[in-house]
Amino acid sequence: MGVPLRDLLKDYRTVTGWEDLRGIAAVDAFNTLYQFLSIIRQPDGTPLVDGSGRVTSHLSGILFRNMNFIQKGIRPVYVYDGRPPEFKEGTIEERRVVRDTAREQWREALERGDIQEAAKHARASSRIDTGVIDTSKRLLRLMGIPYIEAPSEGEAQIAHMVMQGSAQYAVSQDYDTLLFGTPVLVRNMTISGKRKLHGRLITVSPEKILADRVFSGLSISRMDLIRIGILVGTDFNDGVPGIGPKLGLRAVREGRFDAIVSERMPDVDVPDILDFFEHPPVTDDYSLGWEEPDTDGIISMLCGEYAFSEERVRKVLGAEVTGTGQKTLSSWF
DNA sequence: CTTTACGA
DNA sequence: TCGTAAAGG
Repeated sequence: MGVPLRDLLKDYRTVTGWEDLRGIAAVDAFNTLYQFLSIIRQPDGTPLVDGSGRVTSHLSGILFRNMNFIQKGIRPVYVYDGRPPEFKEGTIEERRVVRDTAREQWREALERGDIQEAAKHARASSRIDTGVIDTSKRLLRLMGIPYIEAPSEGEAQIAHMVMQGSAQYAVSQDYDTLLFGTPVLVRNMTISGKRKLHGRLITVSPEKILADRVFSGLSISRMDLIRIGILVGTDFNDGVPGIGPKLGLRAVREGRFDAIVSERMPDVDVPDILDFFEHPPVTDDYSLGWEEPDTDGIISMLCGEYAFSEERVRKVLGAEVTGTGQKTLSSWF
């Protein structure tokens, strides 16, 4: 989900080449995992699974994407969500119901033989459980890629790391990191550059959003963007019906935020949410280090436990080690 | 999503 | 070589 500010920010996206993305990337782990789990599926919605039925879609995504990142000189650090704030409980429960419903609709569509409908519901039924979290961390560790646990929202921690200069940019498909204060957000960090949209195959490239350009272009402050987010809806509150990005921007510019909040959002703890976006729980208690991928360990895990093809795994790992030096991980040190 | 296979 | 379809687990 994420805060629906796409229409407001669409003029501030700039296509970026991979060369500009060299450096440390603070990646929203949950956002990435959800993407992999929902998209890496067969036409009828069945995810990749091993012989025991354990889902492996996320492992495939992590392996191939990160080997590509490494090759391009990108050093990713994955940031996992910690404990969500109290006021997120409603959203969490809402999403659980949506997932469970989708799972049932997936089954029903399959019985009808409606493949397209089945795939749609399958995607919506995706859930990041502890198995997904644990196996993703294990694979990242074997790949020599660091990950950290955020005290609360991963997106807040990512924004903090970019603000501190510990990372060059935030990676997420959602815009929430901008509310949390990241100076730079990069979306569409995808290698293949292709995506199905309305049945058509379109080209997608990494796009960069610079917070300062957004603020100066719209003549608003970061706090104003947070206020607009609250009016249109965030992970922590429902938006006001009838107020989208356009009206939200106008309302905040005209100083009507407080009035709308008191009139239309009587049950929302707006001061706490504002404060959470402005001063979220974050930590500086981490250290980042990248190491050479443990080829044997990765093969042992993916091929030995999760039925990956050893030929494919060796190939993607070998391409990295075989380089002439410039593209290898060791060239970072 | 990313890789791989395959026909133009 | 390129573009599209299918596979991967």
